[in-house]
Parts: sequence; structure tokens; C-alpha cells
Amino acid sequence: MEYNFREIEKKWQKNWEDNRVLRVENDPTKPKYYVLDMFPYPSGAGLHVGHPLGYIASDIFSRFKRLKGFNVLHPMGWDAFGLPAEQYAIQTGQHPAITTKNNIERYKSQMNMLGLSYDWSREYKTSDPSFYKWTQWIFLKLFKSWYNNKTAKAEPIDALILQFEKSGTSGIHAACGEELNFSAEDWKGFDDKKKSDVLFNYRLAYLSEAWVNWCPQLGTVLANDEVKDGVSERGGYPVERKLMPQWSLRMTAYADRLLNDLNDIDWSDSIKEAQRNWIGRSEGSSLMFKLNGNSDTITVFTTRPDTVFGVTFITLAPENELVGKITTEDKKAAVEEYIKTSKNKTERERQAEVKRVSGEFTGAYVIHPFTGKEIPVWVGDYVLAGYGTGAVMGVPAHDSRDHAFAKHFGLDIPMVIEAPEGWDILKESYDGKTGKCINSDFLNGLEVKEAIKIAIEQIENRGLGKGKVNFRLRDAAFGRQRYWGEPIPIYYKDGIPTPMDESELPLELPKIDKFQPTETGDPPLARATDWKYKGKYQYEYTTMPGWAGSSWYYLRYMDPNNPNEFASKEAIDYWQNIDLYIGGAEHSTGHLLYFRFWTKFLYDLGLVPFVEPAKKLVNQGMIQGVSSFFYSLTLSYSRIPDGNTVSLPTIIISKEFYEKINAGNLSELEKDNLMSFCIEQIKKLNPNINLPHLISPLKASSHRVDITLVKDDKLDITEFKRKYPRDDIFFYQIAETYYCGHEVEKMSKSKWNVVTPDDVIAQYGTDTMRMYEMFLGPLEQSKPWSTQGISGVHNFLRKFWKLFFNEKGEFIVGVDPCVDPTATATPIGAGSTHGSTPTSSPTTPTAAPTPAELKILHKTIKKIEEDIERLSFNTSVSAFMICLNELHELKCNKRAILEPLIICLSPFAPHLAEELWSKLGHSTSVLKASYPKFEEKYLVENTFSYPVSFNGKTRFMLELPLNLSKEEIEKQVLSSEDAQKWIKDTPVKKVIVVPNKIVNIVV
RNA sequence: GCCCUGGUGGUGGAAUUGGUAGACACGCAGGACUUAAAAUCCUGUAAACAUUGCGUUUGUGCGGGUUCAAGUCCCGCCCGGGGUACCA
Repeated sequence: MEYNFREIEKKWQKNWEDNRVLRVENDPTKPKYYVLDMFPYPSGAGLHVGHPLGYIASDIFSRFKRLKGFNVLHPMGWDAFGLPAEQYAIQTGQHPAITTKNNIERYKSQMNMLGLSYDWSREYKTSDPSFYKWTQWIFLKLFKSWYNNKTAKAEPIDALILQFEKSGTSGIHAACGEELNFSAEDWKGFDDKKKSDVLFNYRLAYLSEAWVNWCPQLGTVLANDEVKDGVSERGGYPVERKLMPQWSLRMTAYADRLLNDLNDIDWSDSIKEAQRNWIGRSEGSSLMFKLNGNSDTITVFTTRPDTVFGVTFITLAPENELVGKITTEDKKAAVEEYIKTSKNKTERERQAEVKRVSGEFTGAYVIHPFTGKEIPVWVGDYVLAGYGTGAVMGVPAHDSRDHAFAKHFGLDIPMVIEAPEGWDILKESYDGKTGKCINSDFLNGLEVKEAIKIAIEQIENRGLGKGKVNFRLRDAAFGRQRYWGEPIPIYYKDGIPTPMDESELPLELPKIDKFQPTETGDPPLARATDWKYKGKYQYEYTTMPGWAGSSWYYLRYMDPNNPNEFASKEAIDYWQNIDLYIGGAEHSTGHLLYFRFWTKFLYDLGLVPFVEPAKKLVNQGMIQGVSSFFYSLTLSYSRIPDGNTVSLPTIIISKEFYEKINAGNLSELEKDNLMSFCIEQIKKLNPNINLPHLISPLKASSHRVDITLVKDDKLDITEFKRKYPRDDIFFYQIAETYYCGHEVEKMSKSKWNVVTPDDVIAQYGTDTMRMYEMFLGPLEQSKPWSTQGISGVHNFLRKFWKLFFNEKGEFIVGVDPCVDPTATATPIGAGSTHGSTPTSSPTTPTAAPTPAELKILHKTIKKIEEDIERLSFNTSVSAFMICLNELHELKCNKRAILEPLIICLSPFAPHLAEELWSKLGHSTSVLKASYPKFEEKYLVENTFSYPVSFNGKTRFMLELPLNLSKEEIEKQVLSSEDAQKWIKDTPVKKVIVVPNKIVNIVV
């Protein structure tokens, strides 16, 4: 009987669905295991072969954990709010909900085709009001909380208000926008609006005037992690800085915990490192500089207070509000001009100009707090408004940026830390953190590390500032001027942002006629007519960003249909946090930070009993596409005297020609031939034209071609011509085969290099696809997609299948009543031969297994288990192949061996396993079986084949009993014939014996 | 620039704690079966030299080092991939 994967796979996918075998109950009697894939944003393109890599891995892992007796939660849902569907809506008018729904259907059918064991009864999408009700609910909790630095946790804002009423800000140590100081009386005197403004300084979800990343083309604000290289991550549109009222989440309050707790989770070093860098903790000190002849002060943040005697200027960020205040009359025009031009720069321009120094002197001076010297104050856009205090002390000798600035404007560069011998401080700053202080008064002679400590002490003693920690991490911009997101449950009453009551949630997205901003520049939600709180008050028009729902979605799977809570306490207590989380590395600083932040917040509120959402995180590598290219001449003409237009032919040339042309290596002869060919074709296309004047030098360009037209770099010219039926395409000097060039790139529709799992599955089946993706290499490694080698995996499955059949195609592995190593979960129904009828066979498949066979089996059981546990799926596929090769050699088809093997294989090739399992007479799914127990006794050997090496080079093998002592081994080895041959007359200096490993003889 | 990764046959990759480098698979070559092909099965396959056979030497990006022993550890470089970008 042939291995008919098409039939088998269809049959079992239907069976799993019909019998709801993949359903998971919250069953406290069983140990839990939570395996989660990062849920996808369902784009219109569907899944390509890169997507399933992680899904298959997590599926194998889940199925394995089930076999090991765990109650496994392995759900899937949809990150359904987002920009692409809305952009599409703007272009076509199709409601994003419809686009999203269609895309989800496609994704889901593809996932089912992959045999993924999701419990679809727990599915949801973040755009369901029943889901985003709880996203809004968490937002309200954030709104109603502040962060108490004393207790290091979020606390109710009401408690803070009580404190204000009692004692004002005194004794309060809060995470806030700016340090405020007011008394209880002051507080009581504030009107409602003022109180609201003050509280926004403390709330974890707050509204403020803030510098934001504004993307005019998308018409919205973006978070830092949504901006890459100064352009939007989605769409690649320019981003500029803009000051506007803005909802933000006070994530900076959690910076320390987000950093420290990284130590306790099993995530890859690279992700942890990326997060550490993103959070960017730096220790230093604040330091005040008094303005000369003025009561104002400038406070800077520095990590190098040891260099304070090397300060020769102060630089303020252009956005710093002190600039306007301190600039002297004569400098005003120039400074204002400078601020204006720097403000108008997009982020991209600003970044591109990093190397170019710019700035302007304000005319103001400060007094150096230790030397009393006058120090000029400058403005420069290398100083960022959003970091530290938006002001730096310029120490040109020991900071490369200050150095560039000082050099450009001719400021002093005095050395205060001893640089290594021969260092030219005028040429390059010495930024190193070792050396002794010089020219530094009380710091002289101290090492940098010690000097930093002393300097901070002095600064604090003199009341000039204090030791401080700064973070690069910014508060997360939370509002989007967009339609397709969760509405923010806030309305405006007398101009005061007021939260809705939790009982009034969800606040549903209103219907609107168009998805663009209004004519007056308001977000699309302003188009909703009669959309007012209690018919009276205007709602907030911005919506939440794409990452809002994904910051807590993993909790909803635990109790997805609960109308009363985001998830019940019982469900959360049972499932706890994610045991294994798999997804792409592109989320390392966005999603994964927000997701950790929200978890910590929910923990502070006592809503979840853990501080980290995912214990273990694995990033699957990207599967890249291989794009194909063809090459053509770029033809151009000199002006044609009679002014007629000319039709240009497309002349396709070989890769060699393309390279030669671009390198300018074409010989005169080649050039002439090519020219006359071109002229000939041009004449064909333009019969009435006199000789056109081709311009040399020749130019050539490359073009992507759909990879479905290319196989092994060979272009299918017939297909190509059929697809592009034009009479102006000519192949130059190409007779039969055209060899395309290729390049490895990201797999994407626009690059014509997409391979879908559908194609692969149609040809080889799901089980082959699953195993092949795993066989490609380590899960975390990126690799280009190639089907070279897929036949090896396919052959393996066919060979495995054939083990169960004789030459006549009859199923020959019978029911053997005496051996059932799988035991516990599924006793074999006595005599019930469900499926096909076992027949007797000359190979006696019911006979007892031999020690050799048992050894093969148990070696495999052990290896597969170990490999799955460390997510090394590629080596487990090899292990199966080795096992099969060995069984094949022994012509083994005994049930006692094959039945447990089916279980081992079932996480990888679940359909094939189910089919064989049922043919063996089982009436329940192999999903309900138990992973076979590994028995050490079958692997025990009494001899070991020692590799014997001389000076580290292996020369021969020697089989020796295991129970020999080191000395005996040495004796045996040295007296062996082979060893004597190698030793000859040279004296043996030393013999190293590592029992059961190796023998090394030094001569 | 900085941080993180990786670099092993013709190809994908294996070697888990310093202990037989190249498992497994693809590809290729040869053979069996076949009228023939496909499929299947068997054999070989790191390179160089030698070849009648035994073999010998080299070899995990490059250069050093530690060690009885290095793909694995240390130092200095080169190259690819990813992240980040004036963070004071």
C-alpha cells in the first residue's frame, strides 16, 4: 500500500476537528505547560514558508509535552488592529474589519493545513469588543495608578490624592514628568483643571505636551520602536519631531525592574542585550551651573563628574526652554534662526548630519561651580531634548562629541585625565575610563573610578546636584491619530480628560464614512456623528497603538470567553506565565518590552502572581527568499533630429555581459557586435527611422523575475514569453538556456521570491513539510529557502511507512498481545483490529525483539526526548533517519519496536503517525498516548571501542572491556600490535587514559 | 562606530561538558533491477599525494597562544547577518 499522504492528512485533520481532540481544559489535576507562538498580524499576502518555522517547532514541542503527561495550552489568536488594513481601507473604502476577517480565514486555513494542534475554541482577535474591553480596562487601571518609588510598585492614584490633601508633595517619591513642589494648601487651592494637570504628572497613563515622532504620510504619531533610520517601520515614510498633546504610558517607571528581571528569565543573550541597550541605564550625577548675572541655573546630567574641571562650555538642546530665556539680545536672531532650521529637519536629515557639527552661541555664561570661571553657553542639536536634562557640560578632551563641537567652534580643549603616552588631545579626545586625574584640584591623582565617587560626594555636599541614574528608555507614546485601533475610554468634560467607568466598557469603535483625518486635521474618529459620552461629552479621538492588545493577550487564552474578568483568578493561577514563547526576533525591543511592562503592572495590582510573562523565549530564524534576476541593456538615444518618438527594445543579455558592461570590461569587438544587434532590433521596431544615435558607454541593469519561472537559475523562456507576450523583447546571444542571477533577500511579494507552504504541501504533504523545515538547520538560525534535500525527508517517511507493509502491500505488523511498551494510556483493544486486517508474515512481526533492536529503539527514544527538550529539532530528524536505516538493515518490523516509535515520531509527522497508530488497532488518537519510557538497560555495553591517538592524532581503534582500570587499559593499549607499530623505537613519554572516551599516547 | 550573532566538504548541516571532525541528508559517481526510463536497492564520496594494496600529509575564516588533546578555551585580526545610532 502506497503512502498516500494527501488522503491521510485530510482524513486526520478532519478527525481532529470533528472529535475535538485538541481541546484543552483547565484541569488542575494535571501539570500544566503553556506553549505560545507570537500571534500574527494577518496580512493580505498569507503565510509564506518562513512563517511556519516557529509554528511547527512550537507544535512539535506541545505535542511532545502532551505525550509526557502535561496539560498543554497551545492557542492561537490574531493581532487584528493595525496600519495595513487601515491603509487599504483609505485606498479602497473597504472596512478594515472585513479585510481583517478575510485575511484571518486564509491564515487559519493555512495553519490547519500545517497540522498545527491549536485549540481553536480559545481563538479571539484583538479587534473584538469582547477582547478590547479588557485592553481598555487595563488602560483605565494605568490611568488610575501612579508609581511609588519608595515601594517600587504601582499604587492607586486616589491614595496619592489623599496624600496631597494631607501634606502636599512632601515625602512623596514618585515616578513623574517633573519634580513638583506644593503644599496641602496649594493643592486645595487648585481648580479642577489644575488638579487634573498635576495628576497627569504622576499617572501611569497620562496626557501631556510631548515631543513625538510625527509621520505626516501616515497621519499619526509613532513610538520609538516603530521608527527605524528616521523613517516609519511600516511604509518607510519620513518622520519628524513635533510637540503635541499626547497620551503616553509611564514605562520609564519600570525601567529598573525591566532591566533587573532580565537576569531571571531564560531568553537568548542577544534579546536580553538588545533590551538592556534599549533601556540604556547609566549612572552619573546631576550638576547645577549658575548663570552669570542671573538667578537661573542650568542643570546637566553627566556620567563623568570626574572630568568636571575640563568643562569649557555648556550645550543646550534647541528645544530646551532655557534657550529663549538666556539668549542675549545681540545673539537672538542667530539663535532663533538656528532653532528654526534644526526644528524643521526630519529625523532622517538630523541623523544623516550626525557628522556635521552645528550650533550657535547664546551670549550667556555660567559660573563653573568649582573654579568660578565663566563658561559660555551654546545651543547645539547634538544634544537631545528628551534625554537627561536636555543640557550637557562640554568636556572636549574626554568626550568625542564635545571634542568635535569644540574643535569646530575653536573652544579650549584642556586635558584633565591622563591619556596614554603620545596621545594628541587636539586631534582626538580620550574617552577611556582609566587614568589619573590631572589639573583637577581635589581630584588630582585619583583614578577615574575613585574620582567619580569623590566628585559626586563633593557635588552633593555643596548642594550642586546629586548622584542619579538615567535611562535611555522613553515613555511609550500611546495615542494614534488613526481609526483601526482600540478607542481610548476617555471623554472630555469641561476640558478635563475624564475616565469612563469600568462598568461602561467596552467603548466600541463608532461607524464612520471615511477613514481619513477630517478636513480640520482631527483624527478619523472625529468623523463619527453623535458619538458622545452620554450624548454630551466629546470622546478622545485618538486610538491605542497596535501593541496595546499584544501586551496582555497571552492572559486571555487562559479564559477566553469570560465576560466578567480579563481572565479568572483560577485560570491564571493554574496556567501561570508562558513556559515557552516562540516568535521572530524583530519584536525584541517593541512588543517584548511592553509585554513585560504590562505584566509587571498587573502584578503590582495583584492581578497576576508572576512578574515576567514568559519564562523561556526562543526566536526562530528568518527564512529568506532567493530572488532571481535577469539583465538587460539600458538603451538611450541622443536627440533625434526630426523629433519623432522611438520605440525602445528590451535587450536581454547574459549575466556575464551584464557584469562585463558594468565593470567596463567589454572588448571593442563585443561592443560592436552588441551595438549592431541593438540597431538591428531598433530598426525592426522603427522601420521608418534613420540610424538612431546610440549613446555609449553602454549601461545595463538587473531586474527581478518571478521565481516560479526559474528553476536552478535556469529561466523558463517559453513561460517567460507567454507571461510577457511582447514583440520588443530580444535575447542577445542566448540560444536555449538563460541563466539568471540570484540573491538572498527577505521573502516578500514585492521581490517576487515568495514560496508558500501550500505549494510544498501539495507536492510532498504536510508531514514532509513539517519535518523538512525542522531538518533545515537549527531553529534560531536564518537561512534561505531551498527545497534541495526535501526528497530526503520525504523518502524517510515513505520508507518508514513501508516498514509496516510487505511486498504485496499488506499491513504486516500484527497485534501482539504480550508486548505493549506504551502501556498506560492506551491499552490495545483485545482482538479489535480497527482499520486494516493484520496478516501473518514470514518475518514474524510479532516475535520478541532482539537486544540489537531494543538498543536501536531506546537509543532513539532517549535522543528524541533530549533533542526536543533543547529544541534541537534538526538533529532529532537525523536521529529518526539513523534509527530507520538501522531497523531497515535488520529488516525489523516488529510491533514492539515500531509501535513506540510511532509515538516518538507523532509530534513531527502527526498524520502519518495517526494513520499507522489506527492501523495497529488503536481506536483513540495517538495524541492521547504516552511517550515511551526510556530503559537504560538496553543500552548497556560491556566493551568500548577506544580511539587510540598519538600526539593527539587518532591512529586506530581498540575494543576493550568496560571494567578495566586505567592502568590495565594503558597496558593493553601499549602491548597491542597497532600501538607497537606506531611506537617503534621512540620512547613513550606519557599515556593519557580517559575511561570510555579516549587513549592518547605522547611520544 | 558600538553591541549581539555566525564563519566546518560541491550544498544544508552534525560534533550537547576540551576527547574519533564531517553524523544525517542533498548532490554527484559507479553498480543491480529494467527492452529502456522512472521508482527502488547496493557501493563510493573532505582535499592533496600515492594507488596494486597498505597508506601519507593537510584540513573547521586568518595569525598567534594554552593543553597530552582545540571546531570547542584565551589574545589579535578578516568577512557575512541582525540590532542600535549623537543617550552626555
